Amino acid sequence: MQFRTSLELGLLIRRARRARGMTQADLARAAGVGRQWIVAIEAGKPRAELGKAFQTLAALGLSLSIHGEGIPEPPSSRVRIAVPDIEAVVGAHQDPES
Amino acid sequence: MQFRTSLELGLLIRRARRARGMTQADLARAAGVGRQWIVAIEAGKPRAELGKAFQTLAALGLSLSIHGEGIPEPPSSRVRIAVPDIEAVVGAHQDPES
DNA sequence: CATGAATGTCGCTGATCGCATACATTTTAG
DNA sequence: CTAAAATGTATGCGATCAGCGACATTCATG
Repeated sequence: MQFRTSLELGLLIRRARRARGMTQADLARAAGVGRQWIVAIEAGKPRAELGKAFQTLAALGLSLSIHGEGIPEPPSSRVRIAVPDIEAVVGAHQDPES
Repeated sequence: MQFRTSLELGLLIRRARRARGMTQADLARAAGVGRQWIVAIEAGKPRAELGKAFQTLAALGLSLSIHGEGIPEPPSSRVRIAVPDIEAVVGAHQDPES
């Protein structure tokens, strides 16, 4: 699921927390932050600390991925495909006299 | 590409920035932050503001995605598949007398 | 309805932020 | 090698953070 703002991130964290039956206090303890901080991040606070956000995602077992120009692609989309040598194929089917 | 720490995020931002031939000052201007902040985030500063990180990713045209328990999956992996009614199939092939 | 849990808000505090500017160091070109 | 550009670092500043404890409010559940 894609997202681009702290507000969206907050909603996703809340969803994941509830899906695990955790309370804000539970998550706060698991992530090593104050309960108040969880309240803030779930509300989409944009000036929250980046590091604590990572801790929180880790505590929820969530993983982030990023993609775009200049970002390495995952191996699965880099599978090598045998590319036929067009000239050779054409040559093999050509009239020997042409 | 997956990542879980601010350090990794910093390296990815630097890579993307360079892939675009931008200088730290360029990116800072584009993202609406101070150049000093770019220096810090690229170095992996964990206490940086979340919101500015989003601005920076946006300025680079990068997109984030998250996944795990409780996070909605993209439509492509939610394709509906017709599930046969096993009982009906079995019934249709049963000996009428059984 | 009543009670306890979960959640949101407030004020306080020391600590840190991010910006600006200036300077030091490293990298890139010619 | 040298000069310029890019990058990293230091200081000073006002602004904000995050945690804490205490409440206020909302949600569950019997």
